[in-house]
Amino acid sequence: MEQYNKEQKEAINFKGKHLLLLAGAGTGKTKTIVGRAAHLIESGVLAEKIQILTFTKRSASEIVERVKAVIPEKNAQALNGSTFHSWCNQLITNFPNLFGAANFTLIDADDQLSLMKMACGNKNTGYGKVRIKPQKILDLFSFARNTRINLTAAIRMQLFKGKVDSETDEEIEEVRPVLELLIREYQKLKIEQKYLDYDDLLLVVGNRLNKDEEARKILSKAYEHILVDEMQDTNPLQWFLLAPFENIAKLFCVGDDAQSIYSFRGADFKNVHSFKERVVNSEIKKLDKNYRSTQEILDLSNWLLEKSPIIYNKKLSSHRGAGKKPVILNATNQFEEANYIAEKILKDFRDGGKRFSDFLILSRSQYYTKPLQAVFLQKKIPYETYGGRKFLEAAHIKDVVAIFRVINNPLDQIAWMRYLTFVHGIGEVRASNYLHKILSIDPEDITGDFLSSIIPGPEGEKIKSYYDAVSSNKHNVKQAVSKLYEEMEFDLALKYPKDWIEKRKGDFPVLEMLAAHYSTLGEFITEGILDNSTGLGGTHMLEGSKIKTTEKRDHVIISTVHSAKGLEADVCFVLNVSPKTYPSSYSLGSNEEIEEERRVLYVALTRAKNELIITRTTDSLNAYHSDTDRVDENMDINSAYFLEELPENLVVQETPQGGYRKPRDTEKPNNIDLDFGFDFS
DNA sequence: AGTCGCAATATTTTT
DNA sequence: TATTGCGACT
Repeated sequence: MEQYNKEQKEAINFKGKHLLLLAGAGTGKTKTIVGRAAHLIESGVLAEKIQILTFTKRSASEIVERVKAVIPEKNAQALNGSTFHSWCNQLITNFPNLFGAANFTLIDADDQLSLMKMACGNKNTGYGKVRIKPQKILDLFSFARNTRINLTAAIRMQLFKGKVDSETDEEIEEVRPVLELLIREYQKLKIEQKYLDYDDLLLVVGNRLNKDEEARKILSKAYEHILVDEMQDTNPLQWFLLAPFENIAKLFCVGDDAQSIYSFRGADFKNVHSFKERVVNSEIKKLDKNYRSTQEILDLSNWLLEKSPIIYNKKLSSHRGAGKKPVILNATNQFEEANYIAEKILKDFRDGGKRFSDFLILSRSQYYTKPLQAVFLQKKIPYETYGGRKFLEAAHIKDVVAIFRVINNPLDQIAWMRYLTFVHGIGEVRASNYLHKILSIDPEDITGDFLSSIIPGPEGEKIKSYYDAVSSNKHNVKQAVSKLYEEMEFDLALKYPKDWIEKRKGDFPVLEMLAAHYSTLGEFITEGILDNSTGLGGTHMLEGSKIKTTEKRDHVIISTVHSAKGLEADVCFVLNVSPKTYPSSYSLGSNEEIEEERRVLYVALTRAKNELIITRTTDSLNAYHSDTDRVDENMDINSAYFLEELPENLVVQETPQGGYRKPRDTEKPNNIDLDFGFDFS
């Protein structure tokens, strides 16, 4: 049975309408949400009328599992926990007549980019006039929709650093019409091919609920309580979605302004401060006893926050008392850093009685963990990465899924192109010719035979065999995967000669396993895109959703800070806390950006329970960075470095001893004239 | 003309 | 690691 303190109990038993619970790091935030859900169910609320909204599927399922562990499982069976996006997707599917988008195909970031490239490539959109990359246009458009601002304002924010002057206004007016055309084209392509992107999920539901009384009535019967985790990272679009529920359900929101790290997605932690004005009939409560970390770790975290110009009014004090001082490891390069970490883990594992799962390694970026992963592989330390490429985003998986997609939605041109060009001998040009023919007939008449009739030779036969493998097993998704894989295996191996056996082949049994949990092709495709799990490093598992782990192998977790929300570990390494990384040199535009970087570091530091080891390198891959992106040339990067004025008594400094050192050349190129020993005289 | 294979290159953060 | 560009091959 879980034990709760007084503040936690008050929140759990809250009797008013809406509540915002401000809960600092390690104060039992998740535990309290679990307690709240369990309390509601025990006091008679039907589990299916409670919706838990979280940031990742992982935390959603963790909460649901924990609730089930606390109360009799049958009462909690129908409890639903999901991300905002996945929830909207469920609503769209479950209420097809309400939202009118039930049979659309959800597209991922790659597909969005392909589509935007198509939009830019299409004639008379005037793309040539703006030298803005398609990805940048997508980011801008998404930012605008997530913050609910207009195009002009979004251009000002994203392309002109928010500057307000007549010169900027003129420049904005120059690009705005072109961007408008391109975005309209992008939207048109989406509708034509029945696609929804991530933002559409929220908008389709939000728009309908906000303007349709009838829709609100229907949903008011479905939900009584909405529990929102990580409230500080919700953006205006998510608020827009929640607003209609203010009158039809009770909101229980939990967050911490000091942990807001998603402003690039439109989140604004100040929303947390204005909660009471915004939501009528609401109250605010606080949790501030930290149960996670020792005081030394909190002292450092508190210090970091106090150095901020923003007042967070937060000083965590440890319920557990004193422990070890945080360590700063000064390594010269990334390999030394990686080796130090590997050796420490192995030593603690052998002599200290620790398990691998007692370690958590946090990085500002995915990219930076590559050398570490190499060292772990070499030293045979089992690990998993959080925050990498999604399983279903891997190229070889997308190849296979493309056939599912066209059968599920024959208008899906991106999938058709991938499908057709997968076959050896068919390139982009021939594929788009075939596609033209395919789209010109009634979707009902598309069959394997039709495909082989328009595509001559063995290529056509191959295309047909793939098509038939899936279409003849439409109602047995698992069977469809295994039949299709049988047909494709040879060509897949051919396409990925370098890493087929070692890396890719093993993904297909996993895909099959995953498929077994879905009864329709559409569900299979969509859920896969919504599920943010990685397939790197061995134990494949799609957490959160349907697939349970095959076997829970003890492993170290390597995560980006952004994906580490809610995680904690006995020993925590924070990688490369060097200038140009904390804050990131990409974020030197404004004070707001720098302060967000500070919060990123704060989130990282507060994950540690007993040991916090901060590493930094004097010479890392990130240490040299082109100055071209820098906005303010005069800004001295070191002046912004968060650990610059770190009081000595808060940490212990260390350097790796007798450790591995990668053979090194001189630090910088010397402009040596190459000498081939040839006399040209 | 269309497709393939090699080499170079550049990587914040996520649903 | 995935994408892009270029030269070569059918």
